[in-house]
Amino acid sequence: MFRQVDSRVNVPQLEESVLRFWKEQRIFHKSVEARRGGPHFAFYEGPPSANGSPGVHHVLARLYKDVVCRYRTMRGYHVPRKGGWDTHGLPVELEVENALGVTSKTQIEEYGVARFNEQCRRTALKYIGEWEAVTERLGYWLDMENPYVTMDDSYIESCWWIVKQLWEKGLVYQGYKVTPHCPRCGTSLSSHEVAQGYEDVEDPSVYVKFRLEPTTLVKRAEFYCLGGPSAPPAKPVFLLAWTTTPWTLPGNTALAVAPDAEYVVLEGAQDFLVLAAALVDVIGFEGYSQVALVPGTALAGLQYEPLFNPHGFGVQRLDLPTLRAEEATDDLTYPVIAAAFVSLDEGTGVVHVAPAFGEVDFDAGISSGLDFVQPVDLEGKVTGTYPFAGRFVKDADLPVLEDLEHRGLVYRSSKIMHTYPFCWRCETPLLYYAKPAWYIRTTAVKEELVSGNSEISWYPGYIKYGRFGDWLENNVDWAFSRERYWGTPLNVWRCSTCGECECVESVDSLRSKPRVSGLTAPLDLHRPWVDEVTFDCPGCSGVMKRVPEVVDCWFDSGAMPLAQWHYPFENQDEFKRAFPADFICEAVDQTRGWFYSLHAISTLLFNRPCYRNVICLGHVVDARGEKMSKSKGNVVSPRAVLGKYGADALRWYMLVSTAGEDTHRFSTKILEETTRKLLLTLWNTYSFFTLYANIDFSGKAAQAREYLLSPHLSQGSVTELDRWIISELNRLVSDVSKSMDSYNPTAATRRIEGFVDVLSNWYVRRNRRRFWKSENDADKRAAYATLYECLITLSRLLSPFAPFMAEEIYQNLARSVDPDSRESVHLTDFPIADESRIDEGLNSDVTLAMKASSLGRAARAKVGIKVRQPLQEAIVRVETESEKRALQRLGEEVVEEINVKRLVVVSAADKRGALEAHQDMPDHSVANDARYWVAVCTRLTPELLAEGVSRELVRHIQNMRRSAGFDVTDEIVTYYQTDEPSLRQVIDDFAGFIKQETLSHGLIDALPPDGAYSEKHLVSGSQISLAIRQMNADPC
RNA sequence: GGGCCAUUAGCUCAGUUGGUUAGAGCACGGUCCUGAUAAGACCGGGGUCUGUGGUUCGAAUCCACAAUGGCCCA
Repeated sequence: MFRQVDSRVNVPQLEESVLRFWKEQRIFHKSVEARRGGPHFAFYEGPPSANGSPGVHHVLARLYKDVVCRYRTMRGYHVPRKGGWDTHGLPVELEVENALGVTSKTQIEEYGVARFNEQCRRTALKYIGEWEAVTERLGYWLDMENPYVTMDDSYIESCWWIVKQLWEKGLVYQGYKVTPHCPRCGTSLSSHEVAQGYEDVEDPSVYVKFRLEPTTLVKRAEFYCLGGPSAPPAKPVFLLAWTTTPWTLPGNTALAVAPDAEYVVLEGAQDFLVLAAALVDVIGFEGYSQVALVPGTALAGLQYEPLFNPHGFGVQRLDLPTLRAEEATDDLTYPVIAAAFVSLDEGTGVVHVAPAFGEVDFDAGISSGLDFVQPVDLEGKVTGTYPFAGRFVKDADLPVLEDLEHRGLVYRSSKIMHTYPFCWRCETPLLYYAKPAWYIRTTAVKEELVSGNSEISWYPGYIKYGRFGDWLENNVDWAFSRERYWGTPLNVWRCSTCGECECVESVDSLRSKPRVSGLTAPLDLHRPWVDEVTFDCPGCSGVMKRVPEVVDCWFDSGAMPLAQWHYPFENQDEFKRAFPADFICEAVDQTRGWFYSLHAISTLLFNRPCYRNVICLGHVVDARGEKMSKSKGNVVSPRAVLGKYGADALRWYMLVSTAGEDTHRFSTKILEETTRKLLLTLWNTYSFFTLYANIDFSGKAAQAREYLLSPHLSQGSVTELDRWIISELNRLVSDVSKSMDSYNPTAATRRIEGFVDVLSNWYVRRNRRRFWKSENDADKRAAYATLYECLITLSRLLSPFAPFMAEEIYQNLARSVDPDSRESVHLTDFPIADESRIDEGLNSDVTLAMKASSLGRAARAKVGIKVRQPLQEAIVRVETESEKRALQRLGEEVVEEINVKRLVVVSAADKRGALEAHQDMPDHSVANDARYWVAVCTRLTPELLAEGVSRELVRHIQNMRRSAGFDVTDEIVTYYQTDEPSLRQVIDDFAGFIKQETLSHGLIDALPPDGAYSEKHLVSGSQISLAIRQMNADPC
């Protein structure tokens, strides 16, 4: 009939065989194809980068993706799941740099970009085998046979097409981006890398004097006191600014003041000094006295003389934001500007601004139209003809200071300890350096980004107008170029003669350019090959060459809705069918990563969002709440966990233990606990069913089909508990569907766990006898049909969450009996609740019976009377009449559960005397909670005691059967010997009961024969020897 | 420095729109039950619901501030 199910199970081994079944029968493929023609549910796989091992933190997102896609499939949707791999970017380059032992761009170019990129290509998918293995073992159904790969030429070509669209709309431009730059490695660092390299160091702390241009002062009434209404001040007036990086001073093009702050003018013997009033005492000024107090707004708009006029040192002065070179002039002045970023916590309240050397400075340069002066090259060396030209910037600090001191422009100079970033690889101090970069003008569609977001459903909802919404509100243009090697090459060609730029949209278009050369066969769109492609400039006689940058790999991944299909060059229908996505899911760090790049590209191209529902998951940390990292050695290997506990255990644990958006603490201890709670309980219920079904239906397949597959047997059952568990089952189905429709697997799995608990610990516990009794009547058939329906429905309900165990149960229980069953549980439909079978009244009635039983057991426990000892009566007091009727109806369950002869139910409305009279009786024990009371009568009559003894004997014999290793169906003969007449009397009186309960044919007062299993016991204070032997062991 | 999230028993977590005595599982001690269950039931110890203010007849829940931790950005 059914395959025998051991109550102990080797889960990993079981799962391996399920995996083989899926693979051999191509169940995943069938599950997708079977729904072709149904409504389309578009899913986008956010591509992981396979250049590192998958960790258990990667498992979380893959699990959620799988659960939602499996659920939708079973709800009739066609859900293709195309895999994808992210292959470009700095992490891959760094891995190769490490392998080659190189650390700078110069070294890479010496090694050769062609060889370097070849290594990158190989490294990008280094761990793909491991990723595929973990993905498969986890049960994440994903098409990994036809994945999109961001380094494929077809993928790159789609990216090109997108850039071209934006280019045509005028949304691509070249500007400057300030990045942390390592002058030794010749490369920018990501913020993550910068964060690794902060150190405390000693740097100069210098107060520098900037001379205000006298004629601008004359026009301001606030400064008349320094000279007169029409005369310039008698002594030079200086703004005092503070810096720890004197080498940046040649790049100074403005001074910033706080408009709301008060500034003082101090008069000394030789000069006037201006600084924030709040900082005068902090710094200390001997020989100076205050002569005026002016608001910051009075300083804004003044002009001052540069410390170093760039034109005097052979350095260009550019205009912001146009970056056009300015004319050389001897009487150059720079402006004082008002700015919000000026702090009065340190310094002088006057901030030196060098747009070439800081993001804040650069932004101020853009917004205030400052000059841009860059006197330092990418190797960190001072350019031009300064006295300190050619030096590394940090080595220029001292000569710069000496130069200024010589000119009387330093008020004070000392040293300070502060935190400064260094390159994590080579410990070179980082420079914040404005570099040319290509931008996408996302700010042009900011309103569309925001309004598009309003159409997206976020799970959890607070991300929508929180982290993501804020990010959109504060949108800045996307600096999407990188001065690197391994990435999608930026498809812009520039004329080396006239500087005209052209964006190329495709390979064909490139091929058709006038006098194109350098195209290789086979084609490789990566550097350096693509760099060699040149063609004639359409505007002049020059040659068009590709610009050196590659594209930010976030652009790659954000392009996947199009590029995974090589749209628009191929697969137009596939693209349209899967756009926009119904569902995506990644961890919360993607709000500014993939979630944004998808949204930005889609909005720029189509002015609409490209995903409708997005689950945003929390991170996985270790059991102590610390981030998993290789250096801490606390990274959990998914393969180890999967091998030891199995995929269902890992899946269930991750789903049930923590809500998706919360930080997941990973603890194998809790994982084990969770496994026991759900999977083992379910397994034992399943094992119980097969045990008895095999006894009853052995060799009777037709009968099994008739009994198990006839819904009317469970529907028409007169047994309250059958109706109840079916009612609970349908309510469960309804609740789980609702949770899954709102993308909440945690709520769904917690709900299932609750059901499995009551199924096992109330339904099966209360109905055991119906399965093992010998009569083959309607009552037994209803019990089988009911439990069978529960298990089959559970297997379908569980299949998105615990797909392996669901498959095992389904294969064994459904496939073996039901000729109409599907080949796999994953090809079935998700259960739909039959609302007509939900009886909420019955549900709460049974809950009440459980409550009464629980209180009854508590009342017994108070006086230490074993449940095995029958008692005369229990009195339950409930609140309402309907509760009273409910308990009267379900009284039999309570009576058996707490082992009393009679149950009396009273309600609050009944004459209270009845209860209180009992309470006053000394032979009652009472337990209560806020709403209910249960009193049990503790008076033990000789009859009750005798019955208790008989049950004690039964229990001993049952335990012996098990110890002796007998089958539950084995018939036996029982022998006993005792000197106690009262025990003999009980055995005589209850012989029928004892024989029936223990399947004993004989109950013999004699020495057992050789080979019988025997034990001595103390029953009711007296010694008794018991022995049992199997009937069929004796060939009589 | 800014933003978001979290903080409830030793541990992991529930706790709907504010409303009886704040719950569950694990762990611990005790008792019991068992013809599916290495399971289960009952009792017990264990809580200033992170803190401080405020709103309210009433706050774990709403508001403000703070602390700690995590994440994202500067």
